[in-house]
Amino acid sequence: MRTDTTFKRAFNDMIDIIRTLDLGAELPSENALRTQLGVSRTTVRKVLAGMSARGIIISEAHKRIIREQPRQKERYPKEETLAISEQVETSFMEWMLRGDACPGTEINETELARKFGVATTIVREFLNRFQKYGLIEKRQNAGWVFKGFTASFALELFEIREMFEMRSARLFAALPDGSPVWKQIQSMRAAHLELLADIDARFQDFSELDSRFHRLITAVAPNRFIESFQDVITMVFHYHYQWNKRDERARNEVAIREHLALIEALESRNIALIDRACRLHLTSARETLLHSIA
Amino acid sequence: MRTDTTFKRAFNDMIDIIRTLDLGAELPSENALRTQLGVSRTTVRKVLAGMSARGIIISEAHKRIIREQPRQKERYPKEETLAISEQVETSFMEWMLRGDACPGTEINETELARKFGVATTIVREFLNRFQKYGLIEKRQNAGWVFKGFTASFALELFEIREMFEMRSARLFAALPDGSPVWKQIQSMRAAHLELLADIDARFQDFSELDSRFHRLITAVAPNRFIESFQDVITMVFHYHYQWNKRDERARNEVAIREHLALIEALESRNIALIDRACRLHLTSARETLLHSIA
DNA sequence: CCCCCGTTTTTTATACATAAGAAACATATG
DNA sequence: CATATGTTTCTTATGTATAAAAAACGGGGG
Repeated sequence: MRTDTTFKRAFNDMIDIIRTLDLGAELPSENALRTQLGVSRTTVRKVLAGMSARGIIISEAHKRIIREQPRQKERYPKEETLAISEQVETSFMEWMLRGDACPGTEINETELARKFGVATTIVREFLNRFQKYGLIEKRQNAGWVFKGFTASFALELFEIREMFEMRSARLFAALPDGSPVWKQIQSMRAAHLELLADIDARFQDFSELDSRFHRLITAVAPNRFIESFQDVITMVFHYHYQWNKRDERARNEVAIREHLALIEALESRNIALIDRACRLHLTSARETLLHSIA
Repeated sequence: MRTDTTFKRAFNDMIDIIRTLDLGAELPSENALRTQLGVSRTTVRKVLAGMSARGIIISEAHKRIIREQPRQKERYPKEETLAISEQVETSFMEWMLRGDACPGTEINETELARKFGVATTIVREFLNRFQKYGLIEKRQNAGWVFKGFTASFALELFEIREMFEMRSARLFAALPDGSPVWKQIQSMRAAHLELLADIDARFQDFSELDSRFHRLITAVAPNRFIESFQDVITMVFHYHYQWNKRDERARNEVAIREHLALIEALESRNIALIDRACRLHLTSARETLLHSIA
């Protein structure tokens, strides 16, 4: 039935918490741990029980003492901390991007469930959520059709992305001098420069920075539809480039420089400059994506 | 388990088909009927069997003859032709718009399932699909939160809508003279004028015309994300105004005139005019919606 | 009272079951 | 042999079951 991934993740996190404390120290209250771990008290208690059973802590009347530091090998492996629905996501992306699927392929819920070793319910739920990415389509009383990770997908994606990012960049520039975002953009610049300095070793960290950068700009004037669209972009870059490592270092370096140019433009408050920097970056990102699809 | 709504809908449709034929006439082949009814042959055969059982048709060796005209009372009632998932949609919208739900209300899958008299699976599936409308949000391992049909929802919605429609209108105007859309826009104008002439009696037909009009403009340069967003708009107008009939006639009349102005602007190919007509219409639509929410 | 912990109740995540519907296969008929 | 019907198999839509997780309840101690 339901898997205990929440417990296992919390257990691993608890190990990290205990390691920050000294032997013999008293653990925080269940409620405090609940907040720290981001789970319910029920799960906290289950974790504490597990820790007790392993002799890591001792439960005395109304308090719990650390008896022994947990070792790293007591951690649950990463896979066991992923909810089935998350595993399905990964499996599906792999299926899709490995090229098992060409445009027009029919997707069969039952078959996928078998292939992934999960219940059909979960596959179905996943497909329903995944629909918003525009890569699959449902047909009445029949399965789904995979529309393909094609050039037209990329073009349509970037058409929207351009509208949204230009809009946000302009609104961003219109913010008053006193706004805290100018500090955030400063530290964003610093992060970019840092990464650039060490690009050979850390080029893979760019993907996360990229996402953060674009979300910062967007967050200025929140719009739920734009935020939801960001998920699409994040998904595309996260998964697509996991299967397409060609020129990754060079690609990311170019993008970093474009970000820096955009940051400068933003700080200049000059709309024309901003538009140009923004469009330049998006055009280049689009070409890169198109190139890697072909 | 699965309901036989597909069969019942097909049965009703078959009645309509038979009524266009004469007594004693031979029915088309199963395959032909399959296409006409838009269902599988399995369902066609089930419908035919039902018609036989009722004495409406007689199955002779390899042909089926109409023996008796079916009466309207043999139709299955409308409710029985709606899949459970569709019923859930209606129930949920009613729950939402009747005001049982204020912003921040927690949505409980189990409770909704009980209230609507369906399985939790279906409610869950519905909520997953409904998420894209931006009115609800999921919380990890807990239920959903209803964010509310609020002014900020309307504002965010219209911000996107404006971007998309302006974009489409501009692309529309750039089409060559020979394009068939100019004819379509002509007949669109005719439809508007017709409706306007008979506005007192037919003002409720506007909603559908509105949707068609906006889809026509959008369809010029297809973009799956824009199309998907149209669904959001359609949903909002379809359901929201079902519970908000205030000033409906006047509202629709104004909108028709605005559409006519936009049509004229489009035909002029003058970008400035188009922009103005488009923005005017959207502003007025937005104000109307905001007004009805408050 | 307010927070803490033990206990009970409720809800969610996931699996499984099955009738309705679609699709594939087989056979007949012109 | 092409098309129509009869039959079998596979898939989807929807219900039910249950362990895990969350939330609610309740009694004590500061």
